[in-house]
Amino acid sequence: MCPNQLESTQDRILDAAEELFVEMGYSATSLRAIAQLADVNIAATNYHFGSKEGLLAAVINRHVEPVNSERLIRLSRLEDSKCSLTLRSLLEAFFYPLADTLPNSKLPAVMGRMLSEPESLTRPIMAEQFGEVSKRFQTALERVVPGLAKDELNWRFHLMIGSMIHLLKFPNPVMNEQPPVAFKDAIEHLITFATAGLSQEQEFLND
Amino acid sequence: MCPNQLESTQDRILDAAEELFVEMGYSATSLRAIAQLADVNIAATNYHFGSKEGLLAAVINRHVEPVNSERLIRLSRLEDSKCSLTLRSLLEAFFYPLADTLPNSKLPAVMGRMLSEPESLTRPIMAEQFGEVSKRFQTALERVVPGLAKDELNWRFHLMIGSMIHLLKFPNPVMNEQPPVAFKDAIEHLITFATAGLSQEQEFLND
DNA sequence: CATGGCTTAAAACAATCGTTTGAATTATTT
DNA sequence: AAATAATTCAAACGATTGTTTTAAGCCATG
Repeated sequence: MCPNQLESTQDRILDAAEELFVEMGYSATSLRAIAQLADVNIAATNYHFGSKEGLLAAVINRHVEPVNSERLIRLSRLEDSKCSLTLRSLLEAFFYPLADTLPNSKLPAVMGRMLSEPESLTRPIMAEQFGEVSKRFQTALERVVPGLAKDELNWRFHLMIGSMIHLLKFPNPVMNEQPPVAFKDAIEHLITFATAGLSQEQEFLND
Repeated sequence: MCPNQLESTQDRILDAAEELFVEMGYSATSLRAIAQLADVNIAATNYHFGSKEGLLAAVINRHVEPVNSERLIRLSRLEDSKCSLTLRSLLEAFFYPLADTLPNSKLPAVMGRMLSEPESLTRPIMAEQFGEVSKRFQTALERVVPGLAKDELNWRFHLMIGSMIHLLKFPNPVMNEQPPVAFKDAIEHLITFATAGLSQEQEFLND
């Protein structure tokens, strides 16, 4: 299959593409730059992925698919369990799959950049899978924060997703310690932050 | 100056540029498309802004400058006041300037998209101004959430910025009511959410 | 009216874009 | 080993990119 290369042509293209997509964005990355970095012919990308957009979809799905699958698995496990559902356990089921990859995984950077591209590009690719995940988790959330109006819950879920995307793009607080923190730790902070935001009483706080 | 046009050439270019940047992103937008939408010659953009990157900087600064100025003004006013500083008043000083523009302002969409472009593009433009704002507000925050370790505060500020950027890009919770909500209302939800997240006790919650 | 500085115009610059072609090569199957 | 399929290759396709050039137009002050 791949005699003197460790990876198949398709995988080398995917690796090169995601590296350049993360660094420069989708539109600013040329297929020639990808081919050069992957050490393949220019025509190889169109041969294997049909088009540049097809390559983008492949780059996205390689990461998104396993994450969303794992999310649904954990959610089902929680719902089937006899233990009472808690907000924190729900958020763990939602966020931990992001960190359950190899420690040096490119997943956070890739997903963060992809979720920051113009919606016209990535929305059709993402929506298909994330639609179900989002709906099932929001439904489950309604049960663990019963005092909250449905509208209010939508807002807070929305804001939580924003924190998540930002954390994917920048796993460290800006202008902070240089040695990159383990992404798992970053996720812990996100869960703490979101738990507080989501469980906040509806009639609030002047302080 | 501008005989039969309501706006000057530069303003028409800026308007067209920000509209297309928001819709397609910076790299996917061509200067020719901008010139056509603005009804100006192709050479006009380079004449007035030097380069495509110069145009990008102008688009960004037109919105960012007044917002950050207003933030610092409000913060100083708070600090000079005899009343005790509260977390909520600080966050209001930080977020309200985003909504204190004309109700149909493009500011949220423009800033949201710009803050989502690859850092290599926008970072040098943004950093200059936002560095001071970020530092001064974080310092002030330390005083109103005294129980929090500085590291922890950095994390939560970081996550709050993520929610803000996401809200700028999508002022409505996704798959929600179609008639776009006033951005001012969205900001209120952000403040509530962030207040809870920031004031959360350090030793927390299993629920 | 004439002068000079600012602005706009049409046209072309070299470079790069995504994609396609058709032959050469490699791998798999008969 | 022969035949078929799958992959890689160099080369070129037409279209579009940001930018520059050079000349024409404008509008003020002398």
